[in-house]
Amino acid sequence: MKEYNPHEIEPRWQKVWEETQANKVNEDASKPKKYVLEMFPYPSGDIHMGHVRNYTIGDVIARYSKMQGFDVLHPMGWDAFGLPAENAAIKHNSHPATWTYNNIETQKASFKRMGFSYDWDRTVVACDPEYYRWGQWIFLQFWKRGLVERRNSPVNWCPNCKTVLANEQVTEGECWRCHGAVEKRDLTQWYFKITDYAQELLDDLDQLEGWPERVKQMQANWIGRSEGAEVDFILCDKEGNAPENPSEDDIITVFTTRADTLFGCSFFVLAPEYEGVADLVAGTDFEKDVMGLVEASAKVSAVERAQGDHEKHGAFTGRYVINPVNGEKVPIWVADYVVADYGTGAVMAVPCGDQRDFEFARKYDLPIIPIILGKDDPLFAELDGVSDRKVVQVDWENAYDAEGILVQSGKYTGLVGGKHSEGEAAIVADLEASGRGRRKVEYRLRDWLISRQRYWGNPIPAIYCDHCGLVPVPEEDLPVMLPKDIDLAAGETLATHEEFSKCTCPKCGAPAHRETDTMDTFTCSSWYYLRYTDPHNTELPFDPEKANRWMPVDQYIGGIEHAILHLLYSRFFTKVFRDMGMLTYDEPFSNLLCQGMVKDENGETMSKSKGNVIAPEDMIAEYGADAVRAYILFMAPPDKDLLWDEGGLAGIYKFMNRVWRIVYDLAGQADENTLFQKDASEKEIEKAFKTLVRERHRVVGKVIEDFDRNNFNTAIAAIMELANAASDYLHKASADMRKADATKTAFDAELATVLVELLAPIAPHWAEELWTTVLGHEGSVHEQPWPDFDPEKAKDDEVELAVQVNGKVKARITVAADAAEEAIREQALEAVAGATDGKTIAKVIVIPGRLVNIVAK
RNA sequence: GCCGGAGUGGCGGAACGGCAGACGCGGCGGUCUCAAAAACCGUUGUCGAAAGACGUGCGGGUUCAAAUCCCGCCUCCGGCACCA
Repeated sequence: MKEYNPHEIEPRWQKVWEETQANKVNEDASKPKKYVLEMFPYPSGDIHMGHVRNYTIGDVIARYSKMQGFDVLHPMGWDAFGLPAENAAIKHNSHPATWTYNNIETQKASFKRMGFSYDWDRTVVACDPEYYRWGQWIFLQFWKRGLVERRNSPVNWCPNCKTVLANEQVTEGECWRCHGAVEKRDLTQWYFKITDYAQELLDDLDQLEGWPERVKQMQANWIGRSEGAEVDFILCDKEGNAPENPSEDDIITVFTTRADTLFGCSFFVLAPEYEGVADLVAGTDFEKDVMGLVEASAKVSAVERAQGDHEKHGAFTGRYVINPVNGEKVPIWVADYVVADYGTGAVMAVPCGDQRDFEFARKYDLPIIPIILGKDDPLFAELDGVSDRKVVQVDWENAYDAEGILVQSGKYTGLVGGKHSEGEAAIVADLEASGRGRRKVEYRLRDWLISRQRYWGNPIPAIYCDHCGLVPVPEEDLPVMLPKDIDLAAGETLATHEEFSKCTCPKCGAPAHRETDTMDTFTCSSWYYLRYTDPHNTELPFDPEKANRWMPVDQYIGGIEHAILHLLYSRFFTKVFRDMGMLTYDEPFSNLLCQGMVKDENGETMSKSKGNVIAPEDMIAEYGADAVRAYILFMAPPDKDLLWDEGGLAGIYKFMNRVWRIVYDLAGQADENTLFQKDASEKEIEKAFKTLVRERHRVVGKVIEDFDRNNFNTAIAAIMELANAASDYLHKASADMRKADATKTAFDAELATVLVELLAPIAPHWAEELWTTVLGHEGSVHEQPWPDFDPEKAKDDEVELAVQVNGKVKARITVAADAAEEAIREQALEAVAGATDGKTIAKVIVIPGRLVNIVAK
């Protein structure tokens, strides 16, 4: 017998697979397709255990699917544009491309050492002009469809990364990449109008049955749909008089979900960034205070805003608006607790029903008028049914924001108030009738800011011409090539790179200059899965026919950190391609698996600074790739965090060795006494054999069930049970004894085959070696059909049942598998006669194959 | 604050409402060995000598039967957050 030596067999088989193009995609239309995809990596150095986990899961699914008879697409590529490459280039005085391509080679070599079954002919590298030209093409199509906008607005600016960021890339006021504090700036930038798809992106979450609930929830929260109404307030002049014939300029509109509380509006608030604040107070006594507040709040960083204690600051403008429901004059304040870019940036304040307004009213001593009360409120008896204003101040601790009864609310008094209440509906209906309000749905989702002031990205294909204005680069001129000669260390940028920025206007031919911003790297990752379906196309980003055959991705695997970012953007791109007629699907990823993190033995995240990183290469060097793969699948369900435990890895390595010896023994090639220990009695041998045959069928069924639900840990546990049954049998029955019995000889061969096939997706090199060298089969194990099983043979002819008395197990009985209920009942009653002595049997519940419960009193 | 998810032996984790703890790690005892490693066998929830009792975060409930379903809490993890 040859010892199991992963270091010898793994490189050997990797070479063979490469030579035989074992992982090439077949494009065999006679088979059902399966697209298995793992999120492509960013090439920052070598791979870590998180990658190993992510890609092992994908590889097992891909290999298993292939054996199940699917035509499998399982590609890999690199998300290769981005800031780390640029930073590394500046640090080492080299070029981002050098760093990027070196890392790609390193990672690719590691992937091959892990035995991942990618078709390398389909590799997509995002910084390759053959790829990014299509990113530019897509940009132009979006532009044609009105989905591209260049506009000025307050944006997130990361001073550290020296670029703007999308909303999705700011977490608690920090940059997603460098974790530095983000600032607000007013800049003109490029946007993709993802908000045009807000409703559909929300609605179609329902289609995604194969997605984790938490990811769908996160996206729904991010989109943040809110139903309410816009209400128009009329602005009084500086003397406080309402205009007789108000024009559009005299209207300030608010968005509210609580129009039912309009009668409790005791002040009105504008965000400091609200356009026109300066005009409101220009030349008045209030100008100084108000503009001071505006300046002060502009200085507050996004981090402070996000993490601060939310102390509210405000200033009165000296101006008033008219409340449309009761004609009341309401003072206008400017306050930093109003979000400028949500709704209209102006809100009606109802301190009795909104905690923020309440706190503000307390601080600045503004009226808190009770207009909605719970029935158990002490004030309710006094105000129930009172429609005119009677009480104008309360001494509550907090606002009342639950459902209640409207009081002091004119004709609406007595109606139920609250979100989506009858009171709200009645008031909005009247506002609509009088033209002072309208139904409105707001979203938290903002348009996607896609321009970046960085070099290492995909150039935005746009030209500025003094005569023609903003002009798209004609499609035939694509790609706009990123210039190679750039001295980043010396501070050169695309904007200062004259050769790049200078051009002629495609419309009029006059001298013009290019846009020098590049696109967010997330634009690259929003469609790479489509390029894989047709990676060498030179006419289009992909052939719709090919994409429609392979799409949607049947199983997508990646980290939870993309729950919003990449997964939302990709859904958006897919919907646009569908509307362009290039895709027939609404959603790109049918099933999503978010793998848990790999942590150290204390549950801490692995990081270089903590010095607790386990390098995949070290583990491969010690135990081989197959053991690492099996270990990572076995130690935890895929969506849970995995705590690294080398003892567990050693255990799996032991298991691989054990099955290795079992297969040798079953193949009749074991050394003397490898497993065999003693001739057991014929009865014992027959029993062990019967059990083993049963296990062979049961376990194959169980592994299929588990693989189909991505329960790799229990699938491996089941294979271990089969190995245990085989081991028990082989200890008892000698090779000679088995050879003398044709049934047993045949079963030995069958079992060896099944064991190797079951483990093939998990330990591909191990399986291939045993398949060819030991079992002597032709071809690759990975080309074999998945083993079959007979559920009938998985059943025992006798079963043990637990016998309970009042739910407590008191005895066990063995009955024939097909025993009649009446017979089981009798046997059970007899078995627990002692425990039921002197009691009345009230009921006997027989659950065939499981237990008997006797209710005795 | 709002929205998700999770709490099971010493540890990782199993359990269509039906024998809690599969499988593995670790521990203990043994076989082999001069010895050790490897390999193999047995054992291992807690208390108890045993019979037995108790056990799935806490408190209730439904059920013949609850880790699982319902109600009310606690703790931890994740997301969002001054979004009107």
